[in-house]
Amino acid sequence: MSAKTEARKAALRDKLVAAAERRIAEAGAGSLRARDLAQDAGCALGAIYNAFDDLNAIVMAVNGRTFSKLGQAVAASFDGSEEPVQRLVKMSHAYLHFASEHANLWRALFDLEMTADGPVPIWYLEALRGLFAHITEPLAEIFPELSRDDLQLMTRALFSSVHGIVLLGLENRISGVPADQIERMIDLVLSRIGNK
Amino acid sequence: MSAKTEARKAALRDKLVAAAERRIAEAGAGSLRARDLAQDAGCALGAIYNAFDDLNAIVMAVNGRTFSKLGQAVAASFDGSEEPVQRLVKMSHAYLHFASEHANLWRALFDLEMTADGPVPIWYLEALRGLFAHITEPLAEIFPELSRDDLQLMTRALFSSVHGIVLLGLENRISGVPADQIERMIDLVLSRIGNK
DNA sequence: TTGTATTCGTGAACGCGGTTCATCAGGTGA
DNA sequence: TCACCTGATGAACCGCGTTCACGAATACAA
Repeated sequence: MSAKTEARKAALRDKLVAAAERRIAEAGAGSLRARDLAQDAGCALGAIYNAFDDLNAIVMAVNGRTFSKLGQAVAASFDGSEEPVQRLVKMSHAYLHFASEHANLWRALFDLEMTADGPVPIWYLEALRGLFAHITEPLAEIFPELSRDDLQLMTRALFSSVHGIVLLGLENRISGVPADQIERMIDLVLSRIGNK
Repeated sequence: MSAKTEARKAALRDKLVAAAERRIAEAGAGSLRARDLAQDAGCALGAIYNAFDDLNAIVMAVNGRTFSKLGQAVAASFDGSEEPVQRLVKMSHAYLHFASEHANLWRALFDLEMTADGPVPIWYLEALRGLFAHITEPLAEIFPELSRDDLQLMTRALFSSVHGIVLLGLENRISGVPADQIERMIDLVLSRIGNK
């Protein structure tokens, strides 16, 4: 495969991912249609399957971008000068706001994992590890007495807790709650965690 | 519509729900097939749509049964003599074990709400309210200083936290963790919550 | 440059699955 | 007994992801 062909393929990939990102953000990953994507990208239906294995792979590519933006948003939410609990609060709020502003893209991050059967891509686990690292750091300050294993467990537990609060909070058909109330829920839990 | 006809319709509904429950428990709500259900229930494909509006309605019926069983499992997990924090721990463990043992049925409870667009049925919100009531009670003992509103918020926050821990914990492609580790994560968070 | 071989793009066609509908059978009332 | 109606039936419809045979384009050797 020549370099020109390769470049064209890459360009098509980009167009497809960009179109998919727009459509997912707009209507959710569940209503992504191969024919719509082909039209958006100005290519034939079959060309999609030349650039990607299947639609799933495109969603995964979008997820990669989303995860990267999410990581940036969380990392930008603190400056390192805060008290550890305060830093957890800031990160959690950043997580909430990202999820709230990019609800469909954020949901696609977790929706897909449930349905797909293949192994999780490495970059996905790496991104998760990156998020976890941000959490572990302040936790280690708050709980110097915890073992290494318990610290890892606490990290996952805290991430999962905030994730759950955001997930159900944004899901207004289950327990829908205004955004500032969700923030308050996070604060309630984190402040209890921080009080020794 | 005669009484006999009505009875037949009800019988078909029961057979369909039973078959759907079996198939969802086995393979998840996502791989439920109308044609399979018709075969299981010994009826024609079209008969399904006489008994139910669509497949979604059948899944909702199954969810009703699941929710009821979940409520029983949680309610049976404590006897009222425990310290409040201990009661929260017992309920959370019951929640975890139910979710773990009936993973596909439990997931269907929340999967469907994300995709469906109609309003949530009343019984669903009632069931949720019932679960919340179990949580609010010990919380009121632990935090007598909280306002009524904050107590409600804390209730939802705690439920969501445990839900999140269970959700991501069971999702081994995201952060998969053995069941006893999940239990420990719940304990870590709840014990911190309980410590004033 | 020209001819050939290989690769790529194309969109019609396939298979699957939910839902509908024309048709039929079985029950109901006169 | 017969006309009527209601509920069951499954073939057909439609949308959608994915494939594939074919024709165009490109790469390469002479």
